[in-house]
Amino acid sequence: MPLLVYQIKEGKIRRAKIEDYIEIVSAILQLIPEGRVSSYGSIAKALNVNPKLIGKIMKLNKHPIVYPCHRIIKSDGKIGGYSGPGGQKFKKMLLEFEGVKILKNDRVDLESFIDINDLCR
DNA sequence: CATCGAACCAACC
DNA sequence: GGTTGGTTCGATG
Repeated sequence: MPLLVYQIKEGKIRRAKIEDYIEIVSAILQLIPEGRVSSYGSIAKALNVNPKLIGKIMKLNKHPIVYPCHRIIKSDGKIGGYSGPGGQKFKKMLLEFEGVKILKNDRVDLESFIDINDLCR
């Protein structure tokens, strides 16, 4: 079942919109330190939504730089996409710069993964 | 290992 | 109402 986030605005209750998800996801991103990464699926599981939705949220995000969406990669360790300037290449550079080790097969070491559910105590 | 297809849900057209 | 994601997972070669 989907996450039922409702927001009260102007005296009415409405279903969560993409902006609400963006707000939640960006809050989650704050919890991932430099040099660590997490995955779309991990966030999706924590929010109980489809992972593709997380990808969409990332893309819709308007501040790709200040919003550390580059720390989110695929669950198999591959870099994943990046809609900001520079694309995947730039994302990879950012990660390496932050100290994430990327193996020869272009995958991130699973050791640097953080499970979002582990952050919820 | 690489590739395939179905899953899911809000946006967008 | 149908298509589309910065994906995933299991099945299959």
